[in-house]
Amino acid sequence: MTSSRSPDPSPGGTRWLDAEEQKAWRAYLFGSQLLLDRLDRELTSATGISHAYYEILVQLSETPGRALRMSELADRCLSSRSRLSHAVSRLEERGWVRRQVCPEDGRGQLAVLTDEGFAALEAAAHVHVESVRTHLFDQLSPEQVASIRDVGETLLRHLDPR
Amino acid sequence: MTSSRSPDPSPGGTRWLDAEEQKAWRAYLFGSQLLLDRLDRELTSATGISHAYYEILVQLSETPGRALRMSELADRCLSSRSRLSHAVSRLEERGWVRRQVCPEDGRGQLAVLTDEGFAALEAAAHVHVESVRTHLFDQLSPEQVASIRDVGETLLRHLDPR
DNA sequence: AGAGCGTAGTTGAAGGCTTGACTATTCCGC
DNA sequence: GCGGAATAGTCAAGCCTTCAACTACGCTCT
Repeated sequence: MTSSRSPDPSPGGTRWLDAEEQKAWRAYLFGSQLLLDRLDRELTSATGISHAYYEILVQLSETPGRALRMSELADRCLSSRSRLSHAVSRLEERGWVRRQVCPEDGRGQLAVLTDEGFAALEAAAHVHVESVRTHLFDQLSPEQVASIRDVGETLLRHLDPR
Repeated sequence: MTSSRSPDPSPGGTRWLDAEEQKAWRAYLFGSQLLLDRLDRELTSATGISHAYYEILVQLSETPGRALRMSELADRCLSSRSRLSHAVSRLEERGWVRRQVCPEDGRGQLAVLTDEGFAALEAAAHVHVESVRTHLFDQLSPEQVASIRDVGETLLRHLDPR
């Protein structure tokens, strides 16, 4: 019910979506859900690493020293502190990440990527990148690629103005 | 690690993303995650209905008779059968949906939207549509709206060719 | 009619995520 | 330095999702 009623003229009333807006919204919503779902499934079934965990490993691997404060890591992964804390515990059990007290701030913890973690990431990256190419870039024209970037950046500025 | 190495020339090797592709992919990924997250939070905190439940109610409300077979409903909501079955049970507890044996096929069940369910949906729709407008349509130009529809439909054709 | 197979849907256990409370540490103004 | 506010991170309870049985029904071939 992003509804089929006519636009509400009264100020303060809900600004309903017209038929074209609804089609755009539905296509965007279902398209991205389906894509994200598919990528997550392919990665998980091939490597045992969910996309959320993959993202954590990626962020660590791209940082000099392969270490980040827990909250910095949470921010970069669009994750809550609590969720990240749980996830790092599980990655620790697998031997891919190690916790370490932060030298500069005794309150803080560093999550450090281990060599095993880096190796696991490297293996997973092949699978994941291939999926992204198959299901996204192979489907889109250069103009479409430019526009998803443009829209993505627009939404980021609005929703996550660092 | 959608990585910074150079494109792999060997056939059969992973077709890595170049820098531009990575930026597009990251922007798309983070932008849609942030948007979907935000919409879900606003809807849930204002109405107690998660976006997943909202989708179920919408699909039922848009069907003549406000009733659908469980598997048809699952497909339309991009949900697994099991997940939908659990969700419908919870919606039943709230009195918003009712199960009914399917007349034509004794194996089947119909999920039927109750009047209370329809009323709850109507209330939630105001909140949700306002969020979608604020965080999506108010941010995008008409060209950008056209392109999210175009990309969405392209991905749908590839990932969900009914 | 009945055996066998496929389809529809449910269930329960296991594990992940969210919320909110809690501990520990640091920062800041006096 | 010292007391209070702020920050970092963890933990427990409850809900949601997934996976793998499992039940029930219908269809077809004999």
